[in-house]
Amino acid sequence: MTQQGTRQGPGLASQRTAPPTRRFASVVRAGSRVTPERARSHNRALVLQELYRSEGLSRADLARAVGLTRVTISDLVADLIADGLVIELGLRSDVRPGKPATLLDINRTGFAVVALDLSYDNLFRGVVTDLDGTVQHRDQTDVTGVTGDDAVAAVAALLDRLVARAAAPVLGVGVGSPGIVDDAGTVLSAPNLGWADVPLQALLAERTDLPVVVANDANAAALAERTFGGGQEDAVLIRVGRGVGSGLVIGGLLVRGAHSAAGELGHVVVGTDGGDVCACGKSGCLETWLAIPRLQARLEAAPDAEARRAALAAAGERLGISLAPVVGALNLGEVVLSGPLDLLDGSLLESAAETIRSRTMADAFGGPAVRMTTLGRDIVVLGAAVMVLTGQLGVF
Amino acid sequence: MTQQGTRQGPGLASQRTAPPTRRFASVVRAGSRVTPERARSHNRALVLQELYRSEGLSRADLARAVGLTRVTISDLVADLIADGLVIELGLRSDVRPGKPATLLDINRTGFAVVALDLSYDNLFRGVVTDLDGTVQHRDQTDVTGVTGDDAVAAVAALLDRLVARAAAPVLGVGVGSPGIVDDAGTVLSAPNLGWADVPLQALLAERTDLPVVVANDANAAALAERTFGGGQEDAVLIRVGRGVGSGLVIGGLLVRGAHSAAGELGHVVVGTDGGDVCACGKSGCLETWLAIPRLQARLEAAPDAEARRAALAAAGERLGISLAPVVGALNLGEVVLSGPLDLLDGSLLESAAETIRSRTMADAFGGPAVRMTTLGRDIVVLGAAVMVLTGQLGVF
DNA sequence: GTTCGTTAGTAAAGGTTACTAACAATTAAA
DNA sequence: TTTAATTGTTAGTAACCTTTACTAACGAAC
Repeated sequence: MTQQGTRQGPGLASQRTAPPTRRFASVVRAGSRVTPERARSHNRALVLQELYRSEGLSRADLARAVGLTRVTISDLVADLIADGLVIELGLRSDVRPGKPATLLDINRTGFAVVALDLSYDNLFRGVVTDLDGTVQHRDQTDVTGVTGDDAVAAVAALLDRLVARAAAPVLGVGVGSPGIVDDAGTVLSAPNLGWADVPLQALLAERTDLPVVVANDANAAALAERTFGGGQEDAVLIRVGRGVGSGLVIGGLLVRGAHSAAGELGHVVVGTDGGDVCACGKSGCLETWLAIPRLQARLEAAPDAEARRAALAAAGERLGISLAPVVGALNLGEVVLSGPLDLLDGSLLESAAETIRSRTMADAFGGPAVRMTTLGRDIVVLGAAVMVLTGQLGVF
Repeated sequence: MTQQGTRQGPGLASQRTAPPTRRFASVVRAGSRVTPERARSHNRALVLQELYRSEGLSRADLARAVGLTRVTISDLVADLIADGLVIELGLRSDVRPGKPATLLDINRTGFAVVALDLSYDNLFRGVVTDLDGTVQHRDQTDVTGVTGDDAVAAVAALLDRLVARAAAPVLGVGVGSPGIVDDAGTVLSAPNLGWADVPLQALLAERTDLPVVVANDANAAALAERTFGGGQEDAVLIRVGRGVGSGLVIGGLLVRGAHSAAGELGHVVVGTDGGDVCACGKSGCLETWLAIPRLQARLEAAPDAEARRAALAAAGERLGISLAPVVGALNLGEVVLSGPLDLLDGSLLESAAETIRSRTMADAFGGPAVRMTTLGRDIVVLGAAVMVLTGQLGVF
């Protein structure tokens, strides 16, 4: 063989034998064989997703958007109509040549989702929504001093009442719970509710005979922000309340973590200059700077408005300090805060944003957007509803 | 309808109309319709992946592992054998009833991968490997003072030499480059090489007429650790050299970031007590504590062994401080270091591990494992090879 | 040595899926 | 009126995986 040195062109060695003709672009997760049936339900989910995002599409529109042929789309749509998930809206009234299209939409009020938020102080809240996330009914129950099995019973009772009030078949139940929740919906640890290894998903699924999904409240909130709040594909949601939690969305997918504990940011120590002692035993945890009770105490101790502003700014700075490495390492595009507007939305948020920018590499895009959620107090129940939609319809 | 109140059992409302019979577990990415052909290549990739991980499997073993029938597996294997990707090893010699199995394996030496590492000081390194990542040939080229187009030419020349030396058809080319690299393999920014918006992937693909993948060096290293180094599904790899970079693997997948800049941890400010001025203009960046030149300068300035140990421990502590929020937020199972063993593997690593543990919530699993990589200096080229295997075979 | 049970791999038939090709229906524009 | 464009359906085809049934090969028990 001749010496090629730095000669241009492909090396001869690679041409002695023909390389395999086919290329495999798909990266595959273990145990995920694709049968024709699975492929079909995947394509069904694609159609639903497209309809979910933009109502008023025709079968031909769907074919163009999804990439399947009109014939296949017609077949899939017929299935979906038969299942009651899709409805025909009538003919399109456009002025253009050709046969007028029949517009379709998801049957948005044809099914209901029941969603619960267990993360409030002494209160369980729940809603019934349609497939759009529009709240159709609310309910709540006081759980002051209620823990352990009694708290589980309170969840079940609230859930029963909500399911009874649903005006359409219930697609499933979503629950946002405080604490650490594993993939199977078992609450591994929720100190405030006195829960340890409570198989909430299994308990509620057996009781209601409905699909049930359980996840951490801040994680659910992150999903809600992604789906209903216009959140980016790479974002973190910080939930400030009695404690501090967070949910991370990376590449559009929720991060669960090695031990299902992703988002547990409240007990990470911030800075290198000490800080207050935390309930967890360490000093200077993010919670000691940012949790609402601590923040309110500082505000009450402040002599004047300027001191109050400084206290909020200091809390925001601490948040920024702890988020900067996360934003940098993950190259997040967005940081969203959820919690009391009067405390968070102002100098606290501004200070957090400025701190993050000054401590990370200001890339060509000017650092991440830092903002409040627009979803308000419903963010967790909406996230719980998203989990149901994702699990049952493949929509997200 | 009767009032249900807190009565047990499923609400009647949900039973008025039958819910849709089918459930859709699959969550779907936009634009990813599944045709039968795509399903087939997905299943092919599954078979390859299973063979890749554990050699010496029979068709029947594959059927059990993948979940497809023996018939389908036989058909897929016949395809793979025809393509030269799989070979028969002969009969299994076990002592057990039944017809002896014909063992299969990936044709590990039947194809070659060419991989480059552009992240060294004044040096481009490259290797030819087989499908196992076993290095079969090495080459390198000095690039002291070479930047811009000349550096691109040096890459191309090295690549040509390597391709010419490959003893089997080249499956593809992987490149680990310093700087920020986007999805298309364009190096958006690599100051040390004087590169900005260099379409390296396109340039090399056109020149060699081979599949080319380009990614950031630390990101590639993270993939190598995951595939060849026994890395966990949720881990971060820290690469310490002239600068400090990192690569994150979440749920087994590499994180790319909102602007393809995931892993840029070197210029995140650490702590709240100032620090040295960095080349980027800020003070107290992780690089000012951890980059090898800075570390060596501190060691030379140290009067005795104890002071040198303290300097290393201080650097490790800074690493731990900046990683703690990342480990906490993502619930990482593992932190892996890559770089000079004599500096990193000792009090620096121990100090980093201890700092991370003391600053995050010590969960029931005792915090993340913190260790050195076992892949040594080849980690980036191996990661580049993994990218090729992933892209061309769906193996990872 | 024969029979039985087990395992590996192949062959044929069948059902599902999505595709191409062709066509009817409908409307705007020439 | 004719032409072009668009929608949605029907009919037929190719690809895929499955079920069922088969042969081959082996160990164990009698």
